Amino acid sequence: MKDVASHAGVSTATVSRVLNGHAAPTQETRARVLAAIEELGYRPNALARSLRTTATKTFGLVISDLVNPFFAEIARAVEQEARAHGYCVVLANADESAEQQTTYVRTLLDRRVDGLLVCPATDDAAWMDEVVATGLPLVLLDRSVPGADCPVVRVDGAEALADLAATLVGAGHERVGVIAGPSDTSTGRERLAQFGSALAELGHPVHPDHVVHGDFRWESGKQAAAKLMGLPDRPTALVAMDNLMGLGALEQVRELGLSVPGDVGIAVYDDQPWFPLLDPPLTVIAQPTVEMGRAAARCLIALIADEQPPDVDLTARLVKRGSCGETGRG
Amino acid sequence: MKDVASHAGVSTATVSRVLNGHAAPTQETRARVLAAIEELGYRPNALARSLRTTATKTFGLVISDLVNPFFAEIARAVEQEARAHGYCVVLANADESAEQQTTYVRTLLDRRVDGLLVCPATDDAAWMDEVVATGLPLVLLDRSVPGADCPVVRVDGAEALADLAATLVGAGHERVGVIAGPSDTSTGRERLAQFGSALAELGHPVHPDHVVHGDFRWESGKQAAAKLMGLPDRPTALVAMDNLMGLGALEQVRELGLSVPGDVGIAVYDDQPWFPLLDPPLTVIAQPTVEMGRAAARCLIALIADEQPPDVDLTARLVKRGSCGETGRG
DNA sequence: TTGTAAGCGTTATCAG
DNA sequence: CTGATAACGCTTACAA
Repeated sequence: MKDVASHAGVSTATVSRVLNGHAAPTQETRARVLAAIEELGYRPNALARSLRTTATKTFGLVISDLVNPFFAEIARAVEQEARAHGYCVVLANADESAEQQTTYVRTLLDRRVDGLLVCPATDDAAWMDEVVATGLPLVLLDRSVPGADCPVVRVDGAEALADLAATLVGAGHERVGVIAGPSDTSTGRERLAQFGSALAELGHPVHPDHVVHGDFRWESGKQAAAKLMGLPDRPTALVAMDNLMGLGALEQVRELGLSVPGDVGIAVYDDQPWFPLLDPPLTVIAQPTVEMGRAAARCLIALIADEQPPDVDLTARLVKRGSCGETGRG
Repeated sequence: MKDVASHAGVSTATVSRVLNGHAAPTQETRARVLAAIEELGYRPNALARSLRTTATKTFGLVISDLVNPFFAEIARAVEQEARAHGYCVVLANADESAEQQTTYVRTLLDRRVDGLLVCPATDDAAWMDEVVATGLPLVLLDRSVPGADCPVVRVDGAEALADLAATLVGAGHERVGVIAGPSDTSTGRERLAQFGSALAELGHPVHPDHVVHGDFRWESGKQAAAKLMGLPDRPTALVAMDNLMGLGALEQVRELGLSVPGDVGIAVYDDQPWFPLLDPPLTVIAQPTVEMGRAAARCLIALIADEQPPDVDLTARLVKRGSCGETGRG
């Protein structure tokens, strides 16, 4: 920067002013400075700038699992919205681990990001205290945690789950097995509770033995399906509460040589562009991932602008594709 | 930091020494400092530290498309390996756009990352000059660019493509349609060339009309398939040179009411855990994504350590699952 | 309109 | 072993 200044015959202060689009400098000096910058190929040091201004124009995004396409879509949407507002996104992948999440949150705090977007791995909110202590704007995404007081962007699946319950019952399913998420996540608990009560209301309560908790990943879904289908009074349909567990369940069912939906129906939470191409096309509960990411980013931007954005509640919806036998029987 | 210093009755220099694990401080002063840090909940400012040390302990990773699961897997692997070596990864998503890629590279340079990992969106290497000018360690991943002189981590698919060609011919396919990648990407060109020459050697050269270029994304694959299947002398098999285009092609073929592999065979480049669950299970060329990511990160670390790491060449392999009719006919 | 100078939170050099 | 002190590269009153 000193080089640029001397090259243009001005002070560093003027260079800085040109760089930051201040009104002060003359057209003429501005041109000289710009020319010098061009000639020297100068690029400002964002570190030094941030140290001085205490703003990094960066968001930290901590997601639970990057290879889960649901979160990948969210990440992309967050990043697009952030960029549209001049922010850059540092993405951290917690891999569904609470400790790793804490580590990352700390790293991001140390780097002085301007705001934090977190999809909490578990209910354990120890990491939140540190964030709150620094007063850093924070938005929770997808999952909430018990005593948190910060904006939350989530999706309400109650209605969709009720629709699914009705569809299953309508298709003649007597016993529905549920592959639920971890009970120390809000989505794990809520989806199970909402679906359970919807089925109960229809007179087909879920049998306690027909509920297995997984960890939102493929392998756990596969094992859960194995367990459920090994039961003497096995379910006639399986509902997995996230896409990875659903795929694991489908794989297991196939390995058992069962046909879907003939021998057993399957429905899963989350949709993917290629789900219609599966054998069979899966009936799903679709979440508005792009809207989630965008809303969360906007929420954080509002928070940074000292506004008080409300929670965002989006709605999931049922997409029937026949994997529960609903076309044939319902 | 000043607070910590006065709390512990030492100077900031000593606090710094404790923080950085210098040998100097006494056990006793060290303990006092640590206690003060704990009590005040002090966290060092990574920005200031980096400004002083000119090291950020951060890699920049620019990928072509985050929602392409192939790249998501790579990103995850890079991040794991980097973390194991004490580096943090800033992920930027170019969305297959050259301009966006340039923007991001610049942003990362400005933030003074310690090294850059790039999956180039196109052959256009204008962005590289800026990187080279700064002398920043750079590693290319998945795709190479013409005159680049920096380590490249790539996958050799020649053998797998030859296997695929033989399999297709063996299954009785007379006319193979190719949905290739953009010809301004190394992978787009190479895969087409290698596959083409393999088929030619077997006496079944690809007809020029049977080659359509896409952009490595779903929609382009779908359109390419529509075009190819609309031909009077349409192909008996379609080979898509990446997973997204392959899925698009499969969707199109299904919409046309064609059966796979009965009416048309399909094979795609890239594998995914759920490909066996598709209808039909797809025959693919699988790339070692995790190894790619890890190797690239290691390569960058070596470069930073002033070593001269060689290029890394991994190998893809054919996985037959029957979508080309190879079980029935081959 | 422009320049001077202080300071952002660290680390590193040099005395003590 | 420890403490002043000078950078690191930038922004921003304040003065001119």
